[in-house]
Order: sequence, then C-alpha cells, then structure tokens
Amino acid sequence: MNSPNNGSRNRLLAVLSHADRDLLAPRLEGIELDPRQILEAPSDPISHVYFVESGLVSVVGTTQPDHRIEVGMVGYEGMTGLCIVLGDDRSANETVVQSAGSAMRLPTKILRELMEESRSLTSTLLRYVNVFMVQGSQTALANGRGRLDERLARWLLMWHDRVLADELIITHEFLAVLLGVRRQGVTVALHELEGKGLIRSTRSHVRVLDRDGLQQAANGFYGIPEAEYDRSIGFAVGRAPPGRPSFA
Amino acid sequence: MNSPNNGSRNRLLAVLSHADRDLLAPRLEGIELDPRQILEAPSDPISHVYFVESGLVSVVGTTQPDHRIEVGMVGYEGMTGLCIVLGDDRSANETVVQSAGSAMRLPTKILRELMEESRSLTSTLLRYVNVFMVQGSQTALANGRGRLDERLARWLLMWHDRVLADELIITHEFLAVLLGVRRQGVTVALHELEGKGLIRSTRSHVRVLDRDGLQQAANGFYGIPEAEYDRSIGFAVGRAPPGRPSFA
DNA sequence: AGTCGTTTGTCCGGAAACGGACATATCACC
DNA sequence: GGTGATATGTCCGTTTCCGGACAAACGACT
Repeated sequence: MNSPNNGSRNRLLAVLSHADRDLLAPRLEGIELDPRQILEAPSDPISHVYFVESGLVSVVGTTQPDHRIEVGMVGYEGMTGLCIVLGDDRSANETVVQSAGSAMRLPTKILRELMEESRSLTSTLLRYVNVFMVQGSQTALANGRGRLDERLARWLLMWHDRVLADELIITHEFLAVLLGVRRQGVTVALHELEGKGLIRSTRSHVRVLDRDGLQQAANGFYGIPEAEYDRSIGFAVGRAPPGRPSFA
Repeated sequence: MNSPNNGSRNRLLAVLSHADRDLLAPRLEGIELDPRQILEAPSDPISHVYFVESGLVSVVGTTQPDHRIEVGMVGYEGMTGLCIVLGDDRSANETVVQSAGSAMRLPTKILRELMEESRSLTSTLLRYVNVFMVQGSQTALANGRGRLDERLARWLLMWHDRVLADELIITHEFLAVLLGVRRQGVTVALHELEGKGLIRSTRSHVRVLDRDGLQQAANGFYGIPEAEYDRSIGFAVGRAPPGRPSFA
C-alpha cells in the first residue's frame, strides 16, 4: 500500500509495492496505441489488459448498431480489461483507442495468475474497478440529466485530466459519437464554451484555456470519480496543479 | 461453482457452494426492507451488505441536490454494498429501498473476513460486480440515447425481472425521479404503453401484461445485463418463464 | 495553383421533453 | 359521507435537441 513511485508512467503501476512491481515487470510488454485501434470487442475473448501510459482509451457501450455511447474513459491513471479483473473473459462493451499513446500490456492469463499470487495487487486493481464504477454512474447521471453543453464541459475536463496536455485532437464528429448527440450540436456547444473564453476550438483541435470556468460550465457534473480516485487509490506521484485532481 | 440450490431465496447465495454457504449462514441476519429505507448514504461508512430476497432496491447517483437518477437496480438476484466487495468502505451513491421486501444482511467486516477465507465466494461476488457494471453501462447508454417511452419500457422489464410479481407498486412521481424525467412525461408514456396493451396502469400500480411487447417497445435497450447474469453467474434454480431471463 | 476529401458553420422545420399551472380522481381517515 | 392529502390527467408556451441539407473553410497532395 506504500507508493514507492517506481518510475512507471501508469498511475496504477506506480502505486504498487516494490514486490508487486517486481512480479509484474517481467511480464509487461510496452506497446503503442494507435487511434481507432480496438482493444476489446464486445463478446470477444480478451487477450491482454492494458495499463495506459499516455493517450486515451474509451469504453463504448453498444446494443443495436445505432445505439452507441461512451460509458467510460481510461487514461494513464487506469487500465482496460476490468472484466478480467472481475473474473470474466470478455466484455459487453467495446474498448477503443481515442487518442494515440502507449501502454504496458499483460496477457489475460498472466494477470489472473499474478492476482492469485498477490493479494495487494488484487486489492489495488479492485479499488480501481470501484472508481471506474463511480465514473460509470456519473456518466449515466450526466447523460440523463445534463444539457449538451454541460456534458461537453464535463467530457473536456475528464479528458484534460487523463492526457497530460492542454491540446486535444478530436473532430466534432467523433465527440458527437462519444456524447451520443448530433455533430452539429457539438459544433454549437463548442462555440458556446469558446465564447465564454473557456476553450479555443480549431479544426480537429480543442485547447483548454480555463479549467475553473469549465468546471463551472459543467454545472456539478464533473469531479466525483476523480475525487474518489485520489481518495481510494492514493495521491499523486508529485505534481498536482491546483484545481486539477491530483492524479493529473 | 456448483449450484446446490441450498434453499436461499437470494440467487447469489443460492449459487454458492455448500462450504461457502456454511461459512455465511451463521452470520447472516434476516431483515425486512421498508420502502424508502436508506441502506447506504453517499460518503457514509456502510455497516452491512444486503442480499436481497424480495422487494427491490435502487442505487441512485447524485451530485448537486437536484441532480438525481437511478444508476442501478438490485432484486433477489443481487446484493448491495459492492464497494465493500471491492475494498472501499463507502459508496458515492445512495442505495434506497424502492419496494418492500426482505433481505439477508451481513456486517461489512464479516464479509471482508469471509472473502479473505474463501476464494470461491470472492469469485462469485466479483462476477456479480461485473454484471452490475454492465447494467450501469447500459443505463448510461439508455439515458443518453433512448426516448422516454423506451427507457420506461426498459425499466418496467428490469423491475419485472427482479420482483416475482406482475403487479408493481409505484407512483409516477417516483418513477420520474428514477428515470430522471418529469412526472407528467411518465404519465403520458405510461398511457402510451397502456394504449398498446402492454401494461395496465392504475393509481400507484402498474401491471405487466405483455412482456414481449414491452421488449419491443424498449427498442433494444433491454436485455444485455440480464443475459450477462445468466451467462456469468449461472442459470436458474428451476423456473424460467419463456421470454424472461432465467434468473427471474 | 488547383483538386479533392474532410471538417466545420449555419440554415431550416419538427419532435421530444421541460417547467409551470390547474382540474380531476382516488384513497385513507375521521 | 365528508374531508384532506396524495396521485393523476391535461392543458399551455418554451427550450433543447434532432434530422436533413448545403455552403464554406481547411489541409493534404499533385
């Protein structure tokens, strides 16, 4: 439970004990994450779990072909393959790389074995599952009660937390899919936030200018999962810009 | 992993091995669930986990006072206190009894101890956590993409699965809170479903008449978590009315 | 400089849900 | 059988978002 900051860029790996890290290290494989790459397909057996180091991964819920929406977001603070951690071998959702980066990955089977060996490793991963569930709950809440501009502000903040940059690369079209709304709606909402001076929006780019303003614009829909993360997984490895959750 | 059907009315308890059941039995306490009773309050330490036997419990997400919505539903197929299972001591959500019934409950501390002792118990509970996460994802999806009438149909089906009765007791007002919409909207949507002959709606009562029709009305938003439950936790203890998930 | 695919900006009418108001219906209780 | 609290039915105008269409802007590539 100590946080030795063993040099890993992934926060979950970073908070592991030396012993757990030594257990994992030899089995971890560094790998690039390419945009649109699919890490988990619904109902397909999952081969690896990914500890994200940079970039961003979306968990997208699906039913009918036309019903799609993002239900969770994973950056360098988390991992994919939670169903593996929970003992299942496949996911009901799709997990797709949203923004290029890198990850350390581990074969499914190995993760299971190591979790059998180390209770403290298991404990950390389960606590992350809990935080991820909170994120999902809050997403359901925002989807049901939030206006488009509020949800957009929330989404930008969450992204901002999970990539270590102010400049995000994404098209309105893609954002619309993730938020489950029309592309034109995203365009208008971005203008609204830009008009308030909170962001700068150019072709395929969004730059965050005013985090505090965005939080205000999110109207209470942002922050709970991030606070839970800090409380439950542990505080940052060092840098924690004011007004931003410490893991960012 | 065998399903000895040891007589418990709670499905999770029922699928436990004899050994696990013997471990739990002496510590379980039967207790009534009264409507509106709060089993878990946000950020409050959780004293007990509840294995529901009858009635229904809602997990409600909250941020600002006015932002509330149901993010999960627990009946006799499940349990409350998932954050305990995952190693946290409190929940970000509120857990409230929606419909009267009974449960077997277990002090938080005891559950933790027993999970330390029995890996198979832990495994079963974690698989339920996974199913519950799927339920949450699908709720986020439905909230974001579904029309009110579709979400209402989905909700009625889910309730119908989780209480062993066709007659549900709830007011439009309450339903509106759970779905995160206006009360008047619920009234109109119920009429719509009633007009199609799918339900019968009277003061504080909704009777399910046509499950298949409701599934159609739900337009694909119903069924995934229920199927996951059957696949992951195991098939029913016996009765499985056609067209209804086997756990119901 | 010109071409072409992608991305964005901006229209429109219409559907869905909102917020508020008020009338009616139902039930528990005296 | 009357009374009052609770629940439901039905209006209204307004906001938010949708679905479709189309023009303009951008950027990569020749």
